[in-house]
Amino acid sequence: MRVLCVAEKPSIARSISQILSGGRVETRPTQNRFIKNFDFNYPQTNSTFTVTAVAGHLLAHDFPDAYKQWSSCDPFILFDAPIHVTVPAANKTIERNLMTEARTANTLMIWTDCDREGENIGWEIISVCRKARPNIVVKRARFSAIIPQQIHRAAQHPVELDEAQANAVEARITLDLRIGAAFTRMQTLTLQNRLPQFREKRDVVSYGPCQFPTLGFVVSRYNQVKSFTPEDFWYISLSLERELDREMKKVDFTWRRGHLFEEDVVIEIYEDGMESPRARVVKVTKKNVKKWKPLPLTTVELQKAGSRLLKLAPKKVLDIAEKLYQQGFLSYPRTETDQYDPQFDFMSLIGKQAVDPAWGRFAQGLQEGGFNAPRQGRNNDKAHPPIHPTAHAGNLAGDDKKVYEFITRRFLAGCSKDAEGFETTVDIEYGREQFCATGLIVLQRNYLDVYPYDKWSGKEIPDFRETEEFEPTTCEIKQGQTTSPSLLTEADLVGLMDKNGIGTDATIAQHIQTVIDREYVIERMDGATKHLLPSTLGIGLVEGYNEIGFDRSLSKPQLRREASTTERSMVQVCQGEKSKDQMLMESIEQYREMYVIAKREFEKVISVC
DNA sequence: GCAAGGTC
Repeated sequence: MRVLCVAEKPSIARSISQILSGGRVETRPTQNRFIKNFDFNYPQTNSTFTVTAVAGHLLAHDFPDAYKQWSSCDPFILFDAPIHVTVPAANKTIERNLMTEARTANTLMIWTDCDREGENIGWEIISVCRKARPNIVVKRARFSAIIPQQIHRAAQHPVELDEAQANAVEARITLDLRIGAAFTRMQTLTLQNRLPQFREKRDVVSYGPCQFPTLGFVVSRYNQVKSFTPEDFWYISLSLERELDREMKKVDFTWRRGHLFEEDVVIEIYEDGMESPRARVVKVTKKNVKKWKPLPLTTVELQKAGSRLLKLAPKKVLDIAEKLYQQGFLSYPRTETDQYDPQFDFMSLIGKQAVDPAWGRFAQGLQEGGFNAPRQGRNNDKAHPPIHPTAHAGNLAGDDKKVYEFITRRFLAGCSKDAEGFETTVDIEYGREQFCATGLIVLQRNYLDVYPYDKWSGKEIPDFRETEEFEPTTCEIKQGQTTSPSLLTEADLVGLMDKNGIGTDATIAQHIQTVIDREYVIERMDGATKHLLPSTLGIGLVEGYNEIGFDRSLSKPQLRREASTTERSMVQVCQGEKSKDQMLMESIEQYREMYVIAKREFEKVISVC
């Protein structure tokens, strides 16, 4: 029996070959420089195995030539135009390898990632292999981590490919293509016809089901900032100077009411309090507190942190992580998982960092008993572990070094202990009003020693006894003003997109880049922080669509959520409740209606310009 | 000249 195994990417093919062969494996090159074929015997199932890989999707979807010319047809018919599925030129060598290998195999075993996209890529692999060997037996290996026990079990107990999931992805692909092409052409051509400056520039005014909600977040925050009017507020500020370690220390007490927006009410309360000029300590609470170490690192968190702490654009961070992964320094950088597998080998990875001049000592400390199992997050994509360093890299420079250092420190911090501190809260009463002050002493820095990105500073306060009374050093009414929210940062935007299911870990950064490239969004430096500001064109597009569609507007995240990732409609396809075609027809119809209205409004607005 | 998803 000869079994052909196909993984989603070369790195997985290599890993599973190593595991299944026990190291006795022969490597054959293919015509594709990235992809190797691995041959070995697998006596557990009396088979000869060949393990190879694709590089993500194998097939491309596009309109036939007759529809490719923008002037060749009304964009509206793209909702119904045929879609050709081809192997693009770049993937021909991969296709050839699969067909050659399939010709002499009895069984095809799909080893793509166990997510929805993986089921679809599996289906693409099957369609190519069947061209060479129509009656090949097809199986699917199901695994949730690249660890020996799981990989052997997957090889020995294969299941069937989940066709409903593969269909759901297929539906999303054609839906996105039709909507993207139709709306993009309509927007661009309408603008070019009416406004000469667009004719000259030949800029594309693209529409995409991920681009527009992304832009929508930027515009929405911009509007909040623009419509903000500051409000005055008043509060009572109370302080006491008291000795601590032979020095006088000022303790600021916070008013329990926070602040109020009516000055006369605050004055009234203040004057009531003045009747008794002494404050009384109601309660002194002392407790041990912890500052939690960071969670295992996902792609989205890496991008947020990279933008916030390292000042690198999310796209840049991901590109660097990808390069370091290729060089063998990092684990796979596209992962949603923030839990480590229980059998994960932390110690040997920590050991590799012990030689580093900056954090080697800390790593040694972990080896010598300081190790604590990392926290468990709530996400597991069942395909990749959290991002971690796989080898020590001593010769990096510039941004590469910054990214590697962050990932390594984050990993070591996660293997350490939470920081420990001691918190004292003093509640007092002054008149009828309550105030409180808090002090903190950091007892054990633990993970903070290797993770300078987190700050936790102690603020000591003098001793207070319950029921004691004192006369405040100052007690006065102070005035303040509410401040406007700030424009979105890239980190904010990554977070919003992630929360709303716009794009995936691997594409969120790309969508942000796209709305910037299209000049819908402008990056603006405010001091050291980069903020995102919508352009006039960006605002115009979003407001225009909001006026047409209101709650189901194209720029709002709901439509995308329903139409692709956590989407209701796709889930129905997945569960077999609806056929792919039925679901597609319903979705297309919805967009067709919006297209007609959008086009009319577009022409109306532009004729006014 | 168009989308979003996977990967190198």
